[in-house]
Amino acid sequence: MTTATPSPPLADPTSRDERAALASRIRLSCMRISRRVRFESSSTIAPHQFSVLCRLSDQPHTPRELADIERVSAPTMTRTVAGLVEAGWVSRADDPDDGRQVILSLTQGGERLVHETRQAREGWVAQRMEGLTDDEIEVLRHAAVLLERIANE
Amino acid sequence: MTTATPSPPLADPTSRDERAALASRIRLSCMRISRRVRFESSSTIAPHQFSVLCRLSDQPHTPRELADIERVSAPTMTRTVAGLVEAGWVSRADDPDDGRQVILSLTQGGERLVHETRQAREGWVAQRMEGLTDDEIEVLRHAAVLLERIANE
DNA sequence: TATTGTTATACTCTATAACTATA
DNA sequence: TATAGTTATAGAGTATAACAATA
Repeated sequence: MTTATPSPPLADPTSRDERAALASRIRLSCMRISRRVRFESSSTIAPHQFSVLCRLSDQPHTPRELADIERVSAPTMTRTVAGLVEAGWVSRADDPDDGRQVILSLTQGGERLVHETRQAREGWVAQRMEGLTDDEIEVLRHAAVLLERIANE
Repeated sequence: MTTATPSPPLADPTSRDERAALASRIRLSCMRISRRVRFESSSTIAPHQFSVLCRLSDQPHTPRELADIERVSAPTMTRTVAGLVEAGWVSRADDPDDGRQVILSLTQGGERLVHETRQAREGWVAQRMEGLTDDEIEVLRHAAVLLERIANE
């Protein structure tokens, strides 16, 4: 596309290879941070269970909705939800308008668990950011916008 | 620690809360990017299998070493390795010095799979970086160093 | 006796198929 | 007839316990 650009840029324009190398570094860092946060921010709860609790912390959902969101089958979600209810983190309520449906919400204990787990995870990153200078924090502040764009695009 | 600092800084010094909020954004972005890369960079292979292939792409290992590295039990690694051997991605060789041990290496097909999967994953990120300006790339270049520090600390 | 690797067995998460109740 | 949810059943990944071969 830019092949026909008349004046060649003077300051190093990031080449295709350089961008690819940078993409590789960004990906590796993100995956490693993600992995370490999951493994090292304790929380005894299983990943698929916690993921459901996070969805319910936004708003109540039916099992069908959760199954679609989490990309699992309905029977799998039935089982997952049963475990969360038994553990006291999720409560069930009949839908007043549709007798087939069930409405799932977080209990107080469930909300507390989500809050505490999120705090622990943020703490893991925050702790490793403590050694950074204000300039470096500024770099991360700008980078956060870009990472969010990449994550959500 | 810095409570006794005599002259209050004029330009915004990142407060504790601001750093915590930034840590939260960084964590969320990294976990979402990691998740999407795993889900959307196809590769039919299961995560635990691919993880083992990556270890073997660095150097050969015994099942015992792989079990320790991957934090799974020896029988689980026996099963995982059996699947990888059956799929033609890993080959077994007797250790000449210790009759109890087995040395596992990648086959050519295994190396190809690792290479292709890594390329697909990098491509996912690279594609979403295409819209960035050179200035934004520069921000990410600086941020990559910091993310790597956080990931490996 | 300790270590490597495997086999035996059981539990959990996952899926598809079949069933019940409601719309 | 279609949809929400559950139950029945099976396959894959995981673990612990028990075993064989080697150090």
